[in-house]
Amino acid sequence: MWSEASPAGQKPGRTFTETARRAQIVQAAIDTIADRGYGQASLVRIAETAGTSKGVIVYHFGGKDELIRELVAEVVARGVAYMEPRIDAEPTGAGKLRAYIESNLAFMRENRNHMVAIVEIVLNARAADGSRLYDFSVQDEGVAALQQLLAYFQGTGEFRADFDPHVMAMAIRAAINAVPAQLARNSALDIGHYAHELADLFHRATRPGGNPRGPSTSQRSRRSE
Amino acid sequence: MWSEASPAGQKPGRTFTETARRAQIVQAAIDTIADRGYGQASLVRIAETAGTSKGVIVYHFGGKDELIRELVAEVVARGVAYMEPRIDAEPTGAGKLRAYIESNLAFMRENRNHMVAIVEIVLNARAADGSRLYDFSVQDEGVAALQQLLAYFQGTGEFRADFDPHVMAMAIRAAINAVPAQLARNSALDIGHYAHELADLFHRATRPGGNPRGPSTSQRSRRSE
Amino acid sequence: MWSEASPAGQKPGRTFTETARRAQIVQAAIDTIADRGYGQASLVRIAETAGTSKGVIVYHFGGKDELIRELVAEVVARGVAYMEPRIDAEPTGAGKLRAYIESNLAFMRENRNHMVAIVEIVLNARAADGSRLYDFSVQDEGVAALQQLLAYFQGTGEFRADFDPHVMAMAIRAAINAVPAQLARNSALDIGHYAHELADLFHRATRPGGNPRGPSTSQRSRRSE
Amino acid sequence: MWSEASPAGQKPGRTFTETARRAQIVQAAIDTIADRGYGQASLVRIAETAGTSKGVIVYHFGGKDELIRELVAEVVARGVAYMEPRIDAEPTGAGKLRAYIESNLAFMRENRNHMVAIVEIVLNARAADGSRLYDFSVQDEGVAALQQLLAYFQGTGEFRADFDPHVMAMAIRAAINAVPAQLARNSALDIGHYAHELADLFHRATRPGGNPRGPSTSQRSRRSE
DNA sequence: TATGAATGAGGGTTCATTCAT
DNA sequence: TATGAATGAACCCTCATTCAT
Repeated sequence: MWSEASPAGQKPGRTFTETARRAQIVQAAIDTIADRGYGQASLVRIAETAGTSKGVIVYHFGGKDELIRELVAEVVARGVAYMEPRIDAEPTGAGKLRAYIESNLAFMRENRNHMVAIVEIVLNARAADGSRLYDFSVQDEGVAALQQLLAYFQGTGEFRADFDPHVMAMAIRAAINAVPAQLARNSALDIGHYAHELADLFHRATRPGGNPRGPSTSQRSRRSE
Repeated sequence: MWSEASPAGQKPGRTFTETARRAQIVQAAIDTIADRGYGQASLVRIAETAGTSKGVIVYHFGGKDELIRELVAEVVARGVAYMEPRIDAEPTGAGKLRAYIESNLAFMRENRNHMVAIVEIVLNARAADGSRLYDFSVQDEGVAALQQLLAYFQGTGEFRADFDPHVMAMAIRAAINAVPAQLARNSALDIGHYAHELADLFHRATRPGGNPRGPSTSQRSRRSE
Repeated sequence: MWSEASPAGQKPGRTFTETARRAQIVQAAIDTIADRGYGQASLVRIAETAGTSKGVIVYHFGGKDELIRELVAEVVARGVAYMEPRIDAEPTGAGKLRAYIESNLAFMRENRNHMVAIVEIVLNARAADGSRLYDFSVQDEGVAALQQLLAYFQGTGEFRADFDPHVMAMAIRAAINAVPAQLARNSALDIGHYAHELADLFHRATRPGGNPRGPSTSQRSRRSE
Repeated sequence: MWSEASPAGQKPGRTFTETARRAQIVQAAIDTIADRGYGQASLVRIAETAGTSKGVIVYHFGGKDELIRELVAEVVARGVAYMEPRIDAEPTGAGKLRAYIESNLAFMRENRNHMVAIVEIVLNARAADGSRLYDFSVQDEGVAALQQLLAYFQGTGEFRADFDPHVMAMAIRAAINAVPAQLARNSALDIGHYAHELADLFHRATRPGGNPRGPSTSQRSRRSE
């Protein structure tokens, strides 16, 4: 319901203090998760980072689940707000694709912990029965939007028609999602360079023309099982 | 069954029963992790899957760390044993690249849980201090080997010289690693198709020729910060 | 009652309730260790004695180590507070020595469990690698202080100069430390009598004069190895 | 029943191999306990030291209790065998006392681990209900014998009559028992010197004559409670 | 609003013991 | 004789949650 919460605004019925407190706690959660991983991000540690007590988190969010939910919504909203205008500003499919990749990585560079945290959550957060919690709501949303973009410009002829937009979208998102882990190990990583290379890579992979197929392997005959 | 599990046969000084038991437990761990995620794969749950008690695991492996270590070594060994001959059989760079991607995904199809589990572990296993446990030993080894392959055929001219082999290798591995999670959600996924698409994608991204750069965006000027 | 426990009052930043709870748990630990020995004093048993649950101890102390640390500090502080003025009140070396022994045993009589517990801990508490935990910090401090006292009055001529103050101090502390174990077996032990005898014993052993050496044995020739 | 087992002989009904095996395991237990303390001396660790498996210990001794029992008997027997002739060789009370102390410490020097182990056991071994296991059987036996010796020569007038032989015996044993712990911390300890000093100390404390009482303290009035 | 206090489930590990071979 | 295998209890610790203030 409130999932579209804009980072700048406050929910109706929520005092200014409350909104600020929630933001502060969410930020602490982001930093803690980015720093120590989702598994080690207990409420006590998050509270420590926030400089308050564990009870405050429970009071404001009712529990850990709700905190994580808000965190995810918040980061997604910020990311979308950052990327959307940059993508919209590009008229061509190739431009939009490049803008998607580069703005996403630029957002990462400027909000490193946000991205590290959200990737951690998407990969690790599980319900009591073991099922993933944020697969559909986060990951797939991003993939779906990207997939639509790709399919649209396949229709206009700007992208070659003979690739599966879902697979391509997955590959793009996977490449982007791998960056936070890289960053964690090598903080000197040149994200601009990385973005540039990825944009080229997927530009070549999506533009029309060229040999439709690469060399075949014995493996290919096993394709249809 | 376990004879495949340790291709070199039993470790010296290990009983037949012991070897079988270890293999059985490793398999149970693989299934449990694949099913419920690394975070939920406690020793009790793994023992349940194996049909024994927690104590047995501790008896045979001394602790959880050793179990995970053996699991990782086992799966990596199997994967390498599966992929290597298929890659070696291809003479050309493009062929090897395609063989890499397709044989990796074929291995996934045939050993779904193995791959799901190992990706779970690589992404989630953490030491007490929060540092990742298997990043370097597993992930990076795979990336490094791939990167070398790419660089080598850049040298021969089979691949275009103007891409960063490290970034390319990362993107390839990321795309492959994303498959297990996809499988978890949609077990009807056509892996053969997926592999085919990915092979095409990266064939196009690595082959020589074509416009060296795609369209620029305002983002690009921010590259070197 | 707990006001005696921490003579300096509550540590700053600690609630009234917290201080009381900690004192209560420390007391339960003392009684449990005195009663069943250090090795059998698990957190559950201590909690049972305290009338609470194991979690409470962990909540207040973070773990067993901290509990034991506080216990030791507490008992040592009380012991020193008890003995110091009584020793200082004596002007002569012989008087101070007697005061040391008698006040120490008097403290034992009045705080039997405290002493039994601390001796148990000093003798038994081990780190994970097997090394003793409180040897230096507790035992040796006491020995060192005593040793200094002995050496000082050797200098003034009140004590005979020809004994090794370290060996003498060790013997005195050993004799005192043996009392708790005696008490555990025979609670009817007359500590006052014991103290008196020990004081006499070491008075005779330290006073000047007399035949410097007793009879020799064949053993003595083996002294220098 | 066989508790009087002489170290040189083998129990009737026990094969040579069996006797050797038991001795080997007992030795391993001694070394392990001396090295890591009683609490860390698990059957596995003892078995490791012995170079065999845990099962062997169980097979030969039925359990840990029996192993410890044999260990104690063995060490006590060796100690007695070492000390007894040396004490008997001395005609006078003072000579016997000195021989007791010095031969005991000489035995320690030559059988360091034996003594460290036995002191560890006496202080730490507890039954399931927390009661000490070897207090009476070991500690008190030694004390009782010593006490008898002291009392006897009080009767002959060789020792002053006005000390409590039980307290004196306790003090002597305590001083001796403190040595292993000292050794553990400072292996360069000169045991010969230590023995010599202790012998002097207790010679002075037991010989007749001299001021019957040292200075009194305010403490003394508290004696009878 | 905020916090201190307590709880209870679950995690990994150690260990003496039992059992079958 | 000896060992490998398995078991079950106990231990310390972490953590999300609940409750009273």
